[in-house]
Amino acid sequence: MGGRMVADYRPEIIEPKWQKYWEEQNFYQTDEKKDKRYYVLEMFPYPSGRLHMGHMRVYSIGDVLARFLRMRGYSVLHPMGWDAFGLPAENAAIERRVHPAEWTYANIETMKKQQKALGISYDWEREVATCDPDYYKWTQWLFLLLYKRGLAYKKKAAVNWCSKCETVLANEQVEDGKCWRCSEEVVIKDLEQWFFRITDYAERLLQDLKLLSGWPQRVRIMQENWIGKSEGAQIRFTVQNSQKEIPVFTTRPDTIYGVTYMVLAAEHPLVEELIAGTEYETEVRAFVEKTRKLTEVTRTSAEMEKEGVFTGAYCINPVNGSAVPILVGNYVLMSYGTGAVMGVPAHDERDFEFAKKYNLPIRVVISPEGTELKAEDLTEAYVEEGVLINSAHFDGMPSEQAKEEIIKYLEANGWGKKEVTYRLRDWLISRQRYWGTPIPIVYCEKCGTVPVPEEELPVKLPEDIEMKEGGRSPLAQCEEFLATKCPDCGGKARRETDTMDTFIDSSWYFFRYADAKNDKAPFTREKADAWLPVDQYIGGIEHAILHLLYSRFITKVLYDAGYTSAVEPFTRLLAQGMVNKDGAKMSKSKGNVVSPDEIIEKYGADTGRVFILFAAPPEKDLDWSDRGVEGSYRFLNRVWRLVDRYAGAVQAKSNKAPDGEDQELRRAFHSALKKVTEDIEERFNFNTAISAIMEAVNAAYSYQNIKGDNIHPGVMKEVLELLVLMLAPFAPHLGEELWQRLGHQASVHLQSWPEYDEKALQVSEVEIVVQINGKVRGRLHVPVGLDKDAVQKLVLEEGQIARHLEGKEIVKVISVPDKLVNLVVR
RNA sequence: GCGAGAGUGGUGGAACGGCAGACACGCUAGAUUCAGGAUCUAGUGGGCAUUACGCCUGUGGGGGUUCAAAUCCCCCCUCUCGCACCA
Repeated sequence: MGGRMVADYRPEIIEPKWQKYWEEQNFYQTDEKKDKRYYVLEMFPYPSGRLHMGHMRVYSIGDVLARFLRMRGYSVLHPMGWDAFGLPAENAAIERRVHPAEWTYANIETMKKQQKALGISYDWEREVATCDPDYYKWTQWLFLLLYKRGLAYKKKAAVNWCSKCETVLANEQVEDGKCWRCSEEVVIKDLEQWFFRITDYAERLLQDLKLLSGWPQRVRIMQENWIGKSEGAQIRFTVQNSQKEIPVFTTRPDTIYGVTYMVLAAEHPLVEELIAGTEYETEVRAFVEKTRKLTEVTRTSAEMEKEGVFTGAYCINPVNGSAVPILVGNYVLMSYGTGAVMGVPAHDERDFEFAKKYNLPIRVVISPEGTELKAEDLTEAYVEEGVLINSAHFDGMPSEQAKEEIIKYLEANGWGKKEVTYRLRDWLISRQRYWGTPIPIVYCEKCGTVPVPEEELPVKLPEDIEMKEGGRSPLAQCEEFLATKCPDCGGKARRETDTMDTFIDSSWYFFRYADAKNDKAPFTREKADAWLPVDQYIGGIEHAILHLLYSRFITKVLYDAGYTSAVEPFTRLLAQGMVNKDGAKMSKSKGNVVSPDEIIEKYGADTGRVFILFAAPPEKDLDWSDRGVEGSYRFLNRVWRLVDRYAGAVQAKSNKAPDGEDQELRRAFHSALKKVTEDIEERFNFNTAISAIMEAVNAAYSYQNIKGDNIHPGVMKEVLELLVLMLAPFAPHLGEELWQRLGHQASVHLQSWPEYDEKALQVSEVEIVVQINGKVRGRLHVPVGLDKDAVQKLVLEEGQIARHLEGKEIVKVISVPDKLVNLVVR
């Protein structure tokens, strides 16, 4: 460096400096003036304590996008908030004897500080916290909206209970039979609970997945599977010597003539009626007892041995009048279809296994075209399509057609009807917890269940409560909260003590950001329509079903009620990958945790951001590498030194015409700009965008080695400015600092994203690859745009090539202009 | 079992059907330095050569399409994720 005094890159100084500047200027306040608008949203975090690398990754991705789009001339909404209700706050309260609110708000403070230290460009004026009464007032409003629309109801049902969390859980929150939060084995309890009627929206939630072309396919498929639509028929069998009917759901009405038995779920209400007072009573009851004790997991696992027991009763197949035995089986679920299954062993694997075990008859009614299967020859069920046999007047009909025809036949005779069922269940939203949004309902001795009127919202959580381990929800023990007056008659009433599932809080927060300070309404339609739907949503794949499905549902309810014109909440979804270390998830027990704090402290936020974006494409898992971080730090240092060296020199005036090296330098930066622009805009490939900037910087170093101080000031100025502008969304603090050092007053983040100069990209000469029979045998430098024949002539003159052609005959010549010539020889 | 995605150097990862391995890490050598670190320069898939910027080989395995395949098609293997007695 020739004794020059070099100012070092000192992120620990420049980062706080610019963060302070942004804060004081309220720099990232949303500009609502422009017509071009873009809503970038990262999933808001649960305030668990401190940020982890997953947070750092998702915010870095969102921030690059937000900053880039602002430079592209968009008004960008980029808010942040807190999914602040939830069980950990209550656990902390018990363990550390602090109020959940205190714990939560302290965490929010910490994490907010960390986000600011990362230099993320949030509009903090729109910050929301779901535990804030100003927010949950509107969550309660939302509940009332659903209640009014008949979408919130209370019923007694067999529900999932986590005894560790001491609350019920929605189906979506049971993973592999365990609680999604604490992994405790879930048990089934019969309880009176509040539900949201999400099943009313099953078909729309399914159909509108088609609108979500901006979502990863796997997320759409997961939702599709979760909704689990299946089409078929409901068919009613009549119990022999009785008026009682057993409706069954089947997707294979074409196999109706193959029914040889009937199986009921252990919970089926008819079971008791059928056996009462019969010789089968004891045995069946024992079986039912045994089955009901099993958890849902064991019962629904495919390895579970199928068992059943005969009830002594028979029912009549409506199409042929044949009587078939009724059994109770452990593989039939009360929660799906009608809780009863018609047994067609010849054409269903499970039925086949069951029939073999209990020696039930097997009747073949579908055969592959041209053959006739025999029941005694079957070693497994024939589940394919085929042609009907042994099916009265449907014989000979293809099974696909028979599905339709048999449904018509059933309908015509009043035996059944076409039916569609879904796997999706209604959303159980009651939680027996304190730290959540209270359900705004009171129970009046006279009037019964009464919704709290809107003007009385919010129903506030009592602050003065005692958190105890075990036992019932604190709300149920808080007389001050419980006792109230009936809004209708003014008489004595008691409040609902359940709070809402926190997934309700997060199913509408993206609307609130559009109008965060509104105290008259959750948001106005005008403001919502100005921003919603979210253009780009970014978050972890773990929410593929839960949060994303609930949000879609609530958005549709709001749409139906006229509060928004958005049919779907999130136009594009980026499911970012995990951050691992040494091939494993970071965890305290493995001792492989790297925290954002230590990275900021050691290298600065810009380095951390650049590394996390450079190490892998955003949707893929990323393996954290301490060495890699150092590489990113080195890169930013290289940028710093380059700008530092020439920041003064570029201010000089010069009329010198750019020479070849100057032009080459311009070409390197403009082609990097082109690539960076495309990579951010079209593909979110931040890793290759950064590598393109690195290449340009490498080119600048080569230029420096050749030219030293004898640079072209105009060209150097141009490329350094391009460099800083391109880097600014990735490394915003460094961007500001260097932009200022290049002599600019206004912030780099207020600049327009540069346009690349097409002319700078042009080259006069190109390298042409010469292949012989597809193998590279040489290269040739030719003027750009040289025509085929001329290129071919040059190729044949080339010594290296001629050598390979000796004694061979050229059969064919393939030419790709300015790129390649392939000689096919024999 | 079903569905989706992925398999490329020592490592993270690049490659509109057209030079495989950009960029980075690591490593090697050199420069600088008292030394180390930092920095700069050069090299770095494997093999054979080193008279040659020469040859062979190479993107999980096997076939195919094509002048040309990591990329398209078929079969198989492995891994990850999701679903899983859904009638």
